[in-house]
Amino acid sequence: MPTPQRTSLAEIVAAGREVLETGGPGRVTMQAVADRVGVRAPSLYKHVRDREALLTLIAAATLEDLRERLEAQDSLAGMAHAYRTFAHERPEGFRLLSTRSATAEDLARASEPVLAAARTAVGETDALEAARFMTAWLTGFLSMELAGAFRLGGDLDHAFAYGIERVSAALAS
Amino acid sequence: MPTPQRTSLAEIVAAGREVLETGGPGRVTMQAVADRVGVRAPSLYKHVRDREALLTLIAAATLEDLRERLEAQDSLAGMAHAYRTFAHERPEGFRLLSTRSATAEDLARASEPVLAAARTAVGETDALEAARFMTAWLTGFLSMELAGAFRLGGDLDHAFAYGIERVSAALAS
DNA sequence: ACCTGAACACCGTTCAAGT
DNA sequence: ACCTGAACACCGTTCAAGT
Repeated sequence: MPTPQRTSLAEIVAAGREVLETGGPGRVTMQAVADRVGVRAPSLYKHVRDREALLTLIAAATLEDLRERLEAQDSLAGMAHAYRTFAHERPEGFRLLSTRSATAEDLARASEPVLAAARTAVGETDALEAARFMTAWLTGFLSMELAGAFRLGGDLDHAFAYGIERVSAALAS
Repeated sequence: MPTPQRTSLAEIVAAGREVLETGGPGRVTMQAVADRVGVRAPSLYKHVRDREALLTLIAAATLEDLRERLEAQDSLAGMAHAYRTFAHERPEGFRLLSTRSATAEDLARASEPVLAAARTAVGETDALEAARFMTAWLTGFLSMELAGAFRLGGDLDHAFAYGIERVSAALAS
């Protein structure tokens, strides 16, 4: 007689994301996640290979959420702001994205909105380079902001706006 | 009769950096570091508060090395290349810098060379914003390159050169 | 003053046994 | 088929005892 399924992969990943956002990656233990979904730690291994795989799934789910946000934008400036809002709302998830590499497929999917905006901004030929330039500045700015690496004074909102303007200028020239 | 000191903080940090670069942060255990300096794990606690503090010291030492490299450059382009070379030589140490925040003092010290180059490039008034813009793009590019996030084709050396050129254009306009 | 073995709490993971 | 308790290896950390 099969035991009824008491949890699911989706529930486990969702629980992992909550734990991550509340306490950082160190708190994402199999124990903590199991507690949250109401099973014992060993049961998780029926749904996920190991802790490493769980963190990768959490990163993938986070990237998909980010992609949805970006998709709702059409300008590069709008995307930059959506990106930053997302990073502020889910700092731990956002940070996790820099640590774990996505599959080529997820990466391509998530890049699509930025590439589309880059195409309309600079044309087909330079779209990839432009999207990379923009994304590099953006992720750099946000990771430094989240890490508290901007402590030499000045207003960060202003620095962000300045950056967007400079990126636009760079791509236009 | 005091036991002779069998290791030192400097030796411990150096050992930690070696372990980090060979096996990533997960391998930096008190056991592994103690083995490498030739003492038992509990002895490390006479020199460093805990593993957390050791990783912070490793990050600080890495930042200081990076600063020395930057100091030897005078143009923003030269610094960008020195930055990238450093990231390629010590990927784990470089990645650790994004994770752990430096003290305000170390941060200010390490920012000085970039600020100086920015001053000569755009003048006193915009130097801070320009240095931030440049550093954000640079750290973003390198962290994405190290994470393998640039997999949509194209040559990375070329993308890097393109980025430097765009940053220069953005700051000049 | 620093080093050590022993001990403790905690964590990831495996596995045989339950339903 | 999934869940569980028990068990194991490993890790960070503390501490009393050694020199």
